Amino acid sequence: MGIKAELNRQQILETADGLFYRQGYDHTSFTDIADAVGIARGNFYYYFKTKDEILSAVISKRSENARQTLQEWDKEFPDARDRLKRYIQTLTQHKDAIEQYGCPLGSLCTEMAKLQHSQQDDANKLFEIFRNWLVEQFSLLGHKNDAVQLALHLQARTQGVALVTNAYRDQAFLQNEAKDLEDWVDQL
Amino acid sequence: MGIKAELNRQQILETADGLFYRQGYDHTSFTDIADAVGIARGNFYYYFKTKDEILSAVISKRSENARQTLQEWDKEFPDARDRLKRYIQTLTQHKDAIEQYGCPLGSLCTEMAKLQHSQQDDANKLFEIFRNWLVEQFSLLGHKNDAVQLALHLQARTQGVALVTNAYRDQAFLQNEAKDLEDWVDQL
DNA sequence: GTCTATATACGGATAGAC
DNA sequence: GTCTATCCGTATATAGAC
Repeated sequence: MGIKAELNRQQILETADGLFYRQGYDHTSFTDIADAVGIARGNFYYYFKTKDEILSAVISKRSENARQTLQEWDKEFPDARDRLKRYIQTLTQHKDAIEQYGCPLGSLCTEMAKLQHSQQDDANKLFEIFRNWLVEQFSLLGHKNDAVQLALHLQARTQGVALVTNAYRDQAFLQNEAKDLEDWVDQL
Repeated sequence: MGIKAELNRQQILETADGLFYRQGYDHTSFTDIADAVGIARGNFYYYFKTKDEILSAVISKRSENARQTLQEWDKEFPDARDRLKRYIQTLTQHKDAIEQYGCPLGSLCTEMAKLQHSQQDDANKLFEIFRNWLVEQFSLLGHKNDAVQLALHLQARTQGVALVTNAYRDQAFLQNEAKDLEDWVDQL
């Protein structure tokens, strides 16, 4: 594959990723993606043979990004408590997008479940990357026995905040809950 | 409208409601509903002229059901604390459905947001029925100043639990969180 | 690598016989 | 009230010229 093809492939992936997030996977057509990228619909199939293939590539890309982000946090914050706080701050960091479109991970998992899509498990594994990392952090803080429970709890809290913020278009609520969660981490 | 028409209309509504919940609104076709009810696709339009009209009727029906349920809880439980616990027990009550399909309200609001659907506000109002009722209960418990905040908090927690339970197919987590929430209500 | 043209299926929606 | 037949738009996907 040439350098130009690789560039276009990446561009298609990024565009598709954004559209899947904002419009949902099922509701996004090839035409939507092609128009946004600026290539012809027909040329599309040179890069991806099926829509599922694009989804697969998008999920892979998101997984890579997730792993890289978590690795960076590991390097940046020596204290597990600070890492957990950084995780929570993702909410405030993306508050505008969350208000409009919810959480990209959570809404994808929800949609895959409804569609009974074959890549439902792949989407959930993306979710698990964060969960496993959270388990690690809680373990480091001495919560050996209930690390999994705490990780799931935090993940559920953030998902709930994202969903409610999106439904009510209420950023103030997001800010309040983010603060509560940071306090909760402090008091662990 | 005759008695037979009214019966069929109700049957279509209930079937559509269930399919919208399990498959999502956008992903459910007239064919799906017609097949499930057992009537011809063409006959469908005798009852509902557009797909949006079915959605509108489904949301209205869900609203009525919600108001009725909350009214029953008000009668059954004189103590606001018991009412809040009953609300939380909805999670365990519907644990099988939540595991498979998530929360019918939350997932509908999420989908309406992605589709930028004209009835997004109507779906959110359904969400608000519960929020306003929760505000009332927290107010009755003496939390005049932070009743809204507490109501949103509880709603977000339940939504987060439903989403995560659905993604991980983990009923044990749902049970744990439901217990934690009941304890939280006790300690208010 | 990129384009146009097109095959094919399915979606919502309508018309009209019965 | 119920059915069949059909219109029309859009979706995925393919073929093949350039």
